Amino acid sequence: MGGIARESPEPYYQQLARIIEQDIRDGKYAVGERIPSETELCRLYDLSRSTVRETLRALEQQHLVKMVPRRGAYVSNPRTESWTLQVTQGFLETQSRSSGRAIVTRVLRWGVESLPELAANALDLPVGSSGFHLERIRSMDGQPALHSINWMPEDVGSHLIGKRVLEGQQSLNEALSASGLTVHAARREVAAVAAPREVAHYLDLKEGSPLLRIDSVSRDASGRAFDFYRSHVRSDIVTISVDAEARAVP
Amino acid sequence: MGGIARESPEPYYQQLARIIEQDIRDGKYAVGERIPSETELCRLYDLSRSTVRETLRALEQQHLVKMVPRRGAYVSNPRTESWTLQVTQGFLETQSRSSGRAIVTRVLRWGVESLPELAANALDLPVGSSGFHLERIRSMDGQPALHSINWMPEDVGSHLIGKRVLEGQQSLNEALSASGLTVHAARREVAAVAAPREVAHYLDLKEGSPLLRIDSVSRDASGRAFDFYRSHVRSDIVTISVDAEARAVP
DNA sequence: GAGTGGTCTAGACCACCTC
DNA sequence: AGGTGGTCTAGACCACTCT
Repeated sequence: MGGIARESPEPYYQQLARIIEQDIRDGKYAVGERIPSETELCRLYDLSRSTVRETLRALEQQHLVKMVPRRGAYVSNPRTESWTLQVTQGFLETQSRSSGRAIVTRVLRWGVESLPELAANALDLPVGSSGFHLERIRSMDGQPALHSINWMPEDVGSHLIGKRVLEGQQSLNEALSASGLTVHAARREVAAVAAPREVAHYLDLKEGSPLLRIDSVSRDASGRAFDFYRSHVRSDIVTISVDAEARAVP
Repeated sequence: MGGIARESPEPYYQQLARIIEQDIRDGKYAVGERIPSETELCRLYDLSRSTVRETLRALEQQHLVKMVPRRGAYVSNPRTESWTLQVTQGFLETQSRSSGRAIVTRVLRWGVESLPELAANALDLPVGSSGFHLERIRSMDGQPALHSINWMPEDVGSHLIGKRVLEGQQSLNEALSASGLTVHAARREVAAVAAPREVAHYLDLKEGSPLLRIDSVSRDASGRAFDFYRSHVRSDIVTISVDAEARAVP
């Protein structure tokens, strides 16, 4: 049984979260079953209760377990592993840190070329304008889960050249934020479609399989559309969720 | 200066959260300004650091402050940090007013019966509990576009009896609001699925056609889940969009 | 009554940031 | 160098749940 690596730089509570996450995936704890109590985990891994609670907080935030007051922490449905549609962030930014699954981004193509009509319209540019495109595939645990093409006005795209995002090592959102472009408003449309041939090929699917298609336009504070993408997602691999919350107004 | 009421049953960390929240509202700390450090708050209110951190966690979860590693907690800027998701109003209810299209709701079934496991789990009720269900089809311009089943705790459903919603003449959201139940938080999961037979039948589709499946849990201010639904949508007929906007708050 | 999580204390060491 | 939050320990008391 893997214990806590005391000499590792990784915080204990994260190590424990990984361990429990793996146990859940391995079916050591069934869905709906209670995982060991906080005190039990303290004993098992020789950790203090604060640390264990930090772990449980993290697991709950990932929707992997659900804490029930005075009864324990229960395993949620593991398929509910989700990429949250973070509204303030990009739609599909990697949640690689929180979920223990390996997420790999592969860049297929990027560069400047004439924008397809769909993209030009979304970006409020004249049809026929040229722009920057970035085509990527994201895989989870080696399975291709998502294909996307972003289109940007040429000047926006030029900020990306030389950045790690073009090697799949950085999120587009991070790269654009570094250039001062933050999302102020966004509109996303979601549809279920039969997989188009080329996308089916990339996602390792039969043509015609159901896919989630997400079209997104992001605007900055001045209202300028600076990023449009069309993304096809295998929702059998990735759960797409939208969390909404009313908030207290200061 | 209001301190911590030691004899109050209200947890200290909540009391402190209220105090800081009030200070922010009163403008004691400006937007973007740093609030006192954790150790400073410990001194000011004579609390231990764990308690103060619990407070800050709560405030961050309400998006009132933003914690920056090793720099402090900053009052959130409502312009950039707070977003209104139109999804709070119900994914599927806004369309009627905006588009001039004729929307007809047909109620197939409603009543009290044992909840399916999926619904019981979503509503945080024991498996096997009974609950209220409401199955509906919505058509646009005569074309069936959406099939949904809502499940609610029995006491919530009982508020609906005699209401026009059960004749398809009122939105569920309206009916529940009238009973004082408003959506405070919601989580929705979106997937593309092949149409199940029964749904395909209702939506006038071939079995296996791509459909959008939306699962939704709504919670009130106390965090209680009061409505769960699973909905299948013909996204070729209905556009499903998520709009996010920075709130313009002076 | 035993077990659980909720809350709380009073310390500690560290990496990192700002000065 | 001093301050900050990140992490961690080793306890404690309580209200509630389960049996």
